[in-house]
Amino acid sequence: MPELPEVETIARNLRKGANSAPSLIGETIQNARLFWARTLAEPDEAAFLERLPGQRVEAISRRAKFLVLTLSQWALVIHLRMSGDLRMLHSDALPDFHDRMALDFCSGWRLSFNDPRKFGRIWLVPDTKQLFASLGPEPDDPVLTPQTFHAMLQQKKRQIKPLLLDQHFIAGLGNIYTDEALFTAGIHPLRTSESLDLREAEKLLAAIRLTLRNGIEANGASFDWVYRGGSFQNHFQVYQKTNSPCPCCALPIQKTMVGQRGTHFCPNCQPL
DNA sequence: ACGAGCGCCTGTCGGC
DNA sequence: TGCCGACAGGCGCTCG
Repeated sequence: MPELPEVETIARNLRKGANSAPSLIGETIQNARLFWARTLAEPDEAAFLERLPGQRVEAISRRAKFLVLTLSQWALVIHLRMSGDLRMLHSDALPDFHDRMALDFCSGWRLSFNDPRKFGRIWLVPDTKQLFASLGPEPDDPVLTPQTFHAMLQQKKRQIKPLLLDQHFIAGLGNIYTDEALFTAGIHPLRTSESLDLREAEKLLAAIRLTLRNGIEANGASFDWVYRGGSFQNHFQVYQKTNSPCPCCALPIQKTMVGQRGTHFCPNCQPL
């Protein structure tokens, strides 16, 4: 499900409280439960369940598509992968069939990690340094100037779409926002990274930032049965718009596979 | 260094 | 109606 804007929205909602639930900041964990062992990446189950009770949530943040709960002594890091979701519920709510992990707080609230496809992962680590060591820059990092971005693209010789999806290159983009940003920049998903000139690199960087900003403003994108509350799906220009008229030239949007991912683009506005 | 293929999982949808 | 394959917002691995 979630790309940068969806994870950012979840982080903000947990921080400020949403849907009658309070802010998680300052809440103390009473009890932790794990329902699907492979959801836990680190440490082992016994240590995980033993370390969490008594920990207080000090801060909530996001890095790439990771959600970070900074606890008194540990960092609880959650990646939602394809179908993960976090829900604040009253402690007496019945567990959902797809709940993989739950934290019960002293206040009577519960944070449930719900994940039908079981791809999501959770880490409890002393700090996030190692886990995040190989991540690329956040798209809004001011160190990313058009010049540095262009130089990064020049260094690689890869198809532009799989490169943008590579979290080691730039962090936070997924399939939706990549297709949308490439369309906005007028760049074909199969262009090679080193073929982009400075002007195109600048246009792409601006398109990435604009697309993500619009996504966050819309609280992310919601469709199918996963992730609720966002409205960015109403602003898709190409994603899931196969055969619809291009918003720019009215020719039909095409869908192909690029790097094993469904890829939507306008062959006229994004020439190869 | 890169791309393709596959594994991890469950659910939904379209075609026959 | 029922079955079967394709596909889905992610990512890590192996192989050529």
